[in-house]
Amino acid sequence: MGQQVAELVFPREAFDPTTIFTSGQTFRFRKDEAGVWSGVAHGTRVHVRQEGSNVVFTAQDGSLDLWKQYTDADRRYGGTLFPDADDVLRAALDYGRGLRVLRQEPFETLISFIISANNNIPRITGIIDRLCRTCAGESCGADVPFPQADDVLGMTEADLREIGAGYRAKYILESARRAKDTDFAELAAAPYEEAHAELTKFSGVGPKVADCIALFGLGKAEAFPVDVWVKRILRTLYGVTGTPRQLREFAAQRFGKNAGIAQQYLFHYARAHLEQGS
DNA sequence: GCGCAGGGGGTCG
DNA sequence: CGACCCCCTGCG
Repeated sequence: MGQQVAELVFPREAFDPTTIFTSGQTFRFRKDEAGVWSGVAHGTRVHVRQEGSNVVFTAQDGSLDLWKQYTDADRRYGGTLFPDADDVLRAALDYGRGLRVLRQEPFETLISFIISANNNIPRITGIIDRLCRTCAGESCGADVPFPQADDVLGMTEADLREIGAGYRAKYILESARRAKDTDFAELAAAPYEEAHAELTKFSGVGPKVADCIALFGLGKAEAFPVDVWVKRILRTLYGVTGTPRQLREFAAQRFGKNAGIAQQYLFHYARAHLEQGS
């Protein structure tokens, strides 16, 4: 890390910050008055701005390879990713143009998605924000990193309830403890099924959250989180129902090795197009 | 305007 | 299968 600014340039249709940062895969990015998105990843300030027909991703520090991995820069999204997409997926891909799946830090993903369970995005965002600020100490500016496991373990269950985590406080502490004995790089290198099984051993991590961590934190593009919106879209637009496990199998058959990326587009599409009750 | 159900990218016991 | 922290929303 040599105090060197890393910059990645995307055509606008390949990187839509609003869609990416409000899709619920990360809860750490904000837009300022000028329309510039910023946040902290890998302990480094990053921001995303439009520049003509391009979108420029800038990180204050870190290698180009790191940020290419973070932004999934080497993957070609769009039609080529799902050559035999059906009409529903095609519509979702078109609607969500510019959506990408970020490869985030495993520990941040773990804690964030434990917090996400049975929760809503505004509250999730608030809890995570307060968690970061509390761990960073009282005197904290804008560039607050996501805490390390030891920082989280410096808090008590009461502290975590104080910042609004509710009954998840205990899960967060137990999982932070377990994270210290986990080699996430090894998990990322393991086959999906194995990684998924290992992730569900964390407190507060069931099958759905494990898939979110696998997809967003371990780079497992085949991980297909089954949540209420995905259930909804599979039922109303594909006529498919069943247990989450059956729905995951359907997704693997239908969408293939990148089912998780399809999930993000379908999720985004469903939230905009499907009624709450449908 | 206020109060109060209802529900939220599920998981645990 | 029911309870669960708590914030936000929608209705009466």
